[in-house]
Order: sequence, then C-alpha cells, then structure tokens
Amino acid sequence: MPRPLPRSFYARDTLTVARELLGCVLVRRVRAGAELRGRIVEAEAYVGEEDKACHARAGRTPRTDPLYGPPGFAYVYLTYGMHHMLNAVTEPAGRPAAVLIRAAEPLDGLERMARGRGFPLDGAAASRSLASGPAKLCQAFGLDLRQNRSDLRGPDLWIEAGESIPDSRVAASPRIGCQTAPAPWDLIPWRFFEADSPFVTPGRAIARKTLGSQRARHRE
DNA sequence: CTCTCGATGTTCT
DNA sequence: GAACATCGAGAGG
Repeated sequence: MPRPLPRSFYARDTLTVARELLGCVLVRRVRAGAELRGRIVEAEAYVGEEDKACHARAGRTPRTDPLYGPPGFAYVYLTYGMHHMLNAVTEPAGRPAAVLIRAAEPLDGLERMARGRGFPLDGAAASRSLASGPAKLCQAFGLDLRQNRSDLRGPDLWIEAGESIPDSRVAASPRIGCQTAPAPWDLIPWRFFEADSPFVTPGRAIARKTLGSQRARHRE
C-alpha cells in the first residue's frame, strides 16, 4: 500500500527537502503488484531564478514551467540529448525550485533495473552501478519525459519516508556538473549525500566534512 | 587509478 | 551556433 510523502513535505525550503529526502524510498510501479524500490542517497537543491545553476535562471519557459508549479510533482528533462533527470518540485507554487534525485541504493526489483540499464545483473559490483547517478537512476527506474509533471504521490511514481539519517552520516559538496555557473553558484555546497554509501555518484573522492563534523568542529 | 572524448537532441543566444 | 544538472569506452601511468 503506497504511503507517499505528503505535499507539505515538499512545500518547504529546498535545502531542507534535499537533506531530508536522503533515506527516503523512491518507488516505481511497473505494473500491478510489481514495484521497483531504491533508497535515496544523494540529492541536489536548485533554488530560484537567482540560482544561476538552476534551469529557472532563464525564467519561465515551456521547459521550466513545472518548476513554477505546485510542489510534490516531478520535473523530468532531457540533457546531453540522451539522458533524463528526475527532480522533485519544491516550495510553494510560483517559486521555481526543485531537488535533483541523483542516486539511490537499490532495494527491490534489481533484475528489472539492470535490464533497464542494458546489462544483466551480476553481483554487488553491478548493483552499485544501477542508480549511482541521475541518468543511471532514470534508466534503472524506467523514467523519461512521460513522467514529467507526474504526481509524486503516485500511482505510478512516489516517494515514501524511510529511516532517517543522522547529520553525522550526511555530507555536503558543490553540485556536480555546475562548474560553468558563475560564482558563488558553482561552489555552493547544495549537494547532499550519505557519506559512507557506495551507491553515490562515483568519481574522484571529494573531501567533505559531514554535517555532524561541522558541528563537532567547535571542539578543535 | 586518471584523463579525454564522442554521442545526441532540445533549448537558448 | 553553443551549451547542456551525463555516461562509458579507450588510452595512458
């Protein structure tokens, strides 16, 4: 039985939503009785027309229109001509903001996810690469432009509450792929991820303090 | 391990 | 015409 997060969860400050989405479970119904599930381990905040890395920087256009709509709906778009990205629209209608769902730890439906990714499921190494990146996640969960504007309370796609993750295990870093945005938007640490998860975007380890250690830092 | 590069199509200047 | 919230293959250390 679906237990989707309420609309009010998304109607808040985008940084808070991005942080709290960690540990929540993304669910995709592929047909009656068959669901794909993954625990969200990485997410990024994109906030307002003033954020020069956010698509809304160019204002309201046919493409960015969902960002201006009510919270709790999906904003899906195509980039690099071939990759889809899943976002959850946040904040009250009229304020363009969203959280990019970047990576998930597969829980259910791994075989199906692997098929979506185009290779046979083959052990832990493969499960690590099923949804460790925004485009990979969309492939694994079978998401494309058809899910744009779809309601994140189901019935085909939704997000449920999960076990909460303490600050000591959450880290922040600059957003990935935003190097060409003007300062300070290129370096502002609006990417949140589970610090010790092997299911986040791979690549050079970005030295990060956890949210917890930033607090503990006062003791140094 | 790291780095470079091409794929591919929509949106914006 | 350029840029793009990416990925995977291939070359080199």
